Amino acid sequence: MLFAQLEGYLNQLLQKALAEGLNLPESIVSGIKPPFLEIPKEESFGDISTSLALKLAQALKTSPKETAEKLLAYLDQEIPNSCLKDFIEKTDIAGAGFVNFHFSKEYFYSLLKQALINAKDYFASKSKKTKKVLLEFVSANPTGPLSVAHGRQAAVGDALCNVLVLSGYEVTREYYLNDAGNQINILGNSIHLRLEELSGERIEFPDDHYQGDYIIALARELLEAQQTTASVEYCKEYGVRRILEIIRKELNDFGVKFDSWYSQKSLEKSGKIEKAIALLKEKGFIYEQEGALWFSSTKFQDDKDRVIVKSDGSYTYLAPDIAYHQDKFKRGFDWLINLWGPDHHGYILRLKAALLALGKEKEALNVIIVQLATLLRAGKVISMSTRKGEYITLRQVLDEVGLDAARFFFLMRRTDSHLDFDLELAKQQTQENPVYYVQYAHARIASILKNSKVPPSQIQEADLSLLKEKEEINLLKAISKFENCLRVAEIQLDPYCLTTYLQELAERFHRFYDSLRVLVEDGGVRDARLALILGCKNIIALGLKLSGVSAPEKM
RNA sequence: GCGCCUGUGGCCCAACGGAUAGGGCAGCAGCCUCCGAAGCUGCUGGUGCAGGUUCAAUUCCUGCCAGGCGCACCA
Repeated sequence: MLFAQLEGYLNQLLQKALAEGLNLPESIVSGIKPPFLEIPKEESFGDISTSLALKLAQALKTSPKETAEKLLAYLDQEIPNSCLKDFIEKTDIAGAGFVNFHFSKEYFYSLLKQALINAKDYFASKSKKTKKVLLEFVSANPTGPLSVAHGRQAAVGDALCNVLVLSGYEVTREYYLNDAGNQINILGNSIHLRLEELSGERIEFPDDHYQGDYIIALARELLEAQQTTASVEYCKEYGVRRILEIIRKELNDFGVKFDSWYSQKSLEKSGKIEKAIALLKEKGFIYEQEGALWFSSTKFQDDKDRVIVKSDGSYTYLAPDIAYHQDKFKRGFDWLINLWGPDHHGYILRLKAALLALGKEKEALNVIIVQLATLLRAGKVISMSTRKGEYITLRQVLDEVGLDAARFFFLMRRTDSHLDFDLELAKQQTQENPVYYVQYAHARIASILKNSKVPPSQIQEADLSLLKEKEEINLLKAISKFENCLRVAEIQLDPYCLTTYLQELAERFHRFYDSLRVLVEDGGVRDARLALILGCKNIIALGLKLSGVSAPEKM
């Protein structure tokens, strides 16, 4: 039985206790709100716990302990007659009036059995979801190499997709390609000017153009290809194509693969933007003022109305974006998740407003703001500006700290929280980086399994009931918590908890390793322990894989 | 001025509104004739300030202080 199922049954039981078991007045019951169950942080308090008695205390005007005792009596009567009987070994009251449930060893053995065979398929098959998810992330403009901020978005987005897939969703990873519009025009101009410069002309390079050396490099490529007289238009297309190649390569080296690249240019050609605006107009959310078309987003909680078509007839960013998101729904996705940088946060409300205006549910779109990863060198902030060409690229970070450390590091803070990344520190502390702690556990286990020379088939058949020592049980419990970690990531739409979980699991393993020998003479105990560490290894490998980090057999 | 994020030991960070606020680094003291010491064990030390809601606040609300980021008919 999965943790989620066990929790579900317990929840039902508590609901029943509320409704009939405790003989409570309706007025009190309706005032008590879920969640009823929580996972205690202290393990002596059991594996799952309810504070229902505390919640009831005031309304009932009795001591929480008294209520807890009544509840306990009810549960002790019901549990032996329910499907929970084999999985809950003990219930007790602790603290101010918590009722704690202790799972049976059999429960943990059964979970280990699953981890031994194929944890991945097990989870996926048990929790098939019907929603089709479109997760859009990175979507950096093809006007320069990827920055560190994009790196964080890529790491978070990819891991989140992995988590959602494992949770049973059908997920598509999409990159919105801004291959049209003002910034692209500036890119074209920038390259063109540099080309003229290389050809010996005196030029004036405007401040709002892209200053980076890569622009000069692109111009030089054109020069070497005898394209000295290339038009601005040609420079533009060439620049977008080449920079996109660089971005794809970088993402690929970073371990992130997109299923779909959605071109803004093709969107503009399709006529979908005009259709979207027409539809909004038809619904009465568009008006004209000062020569521009405005979308009345204030009807949906925005602070002010937004221009959608400028007075010169061109679109603001909002216009194609509305059409783009409408198209996401039309393509059959029913849950949209966008990862955006913090500079877009003010933009969420107006996009949601537009989708509401088009008749969509507001829950159908989740925008996650990925806070900046501030790069430091020896404690000093490196200021970055794409325009000025002053920045450290994702590529440079990758080269300096390595793929595994970079991917893991980007996930180590809550996504909506700032992340400081000191390059010097990251380099110096490579040995102490938590990723190595986790990988080391994996490699250590691999080494023991190899030394044991016990065939996998024999390990699968091991008698798990021989696992009784405290450290063994603790490791079993840590393994069993993987499912909850996944669930938290799914609910919070944030994969960062994977990194904390993996560190916890690795710690439990290292402790187990130090107190008990795996390769003992007693073959039964040996095989049971081999099964335990194999299960642990599988979960570590799965967790690392979800995070985009490798799980080495040797280090 | 408005919005978002963040204030937790010397430093970096955890804690669905719950029980004795956890871990890492640095410091000190220990553990390899034994499956990998990139590991383990022990010690020292903390919720920015002031209110409020609650049986219970690091968590939620209000105000203040401090830091970061963003506020276009740019994308």
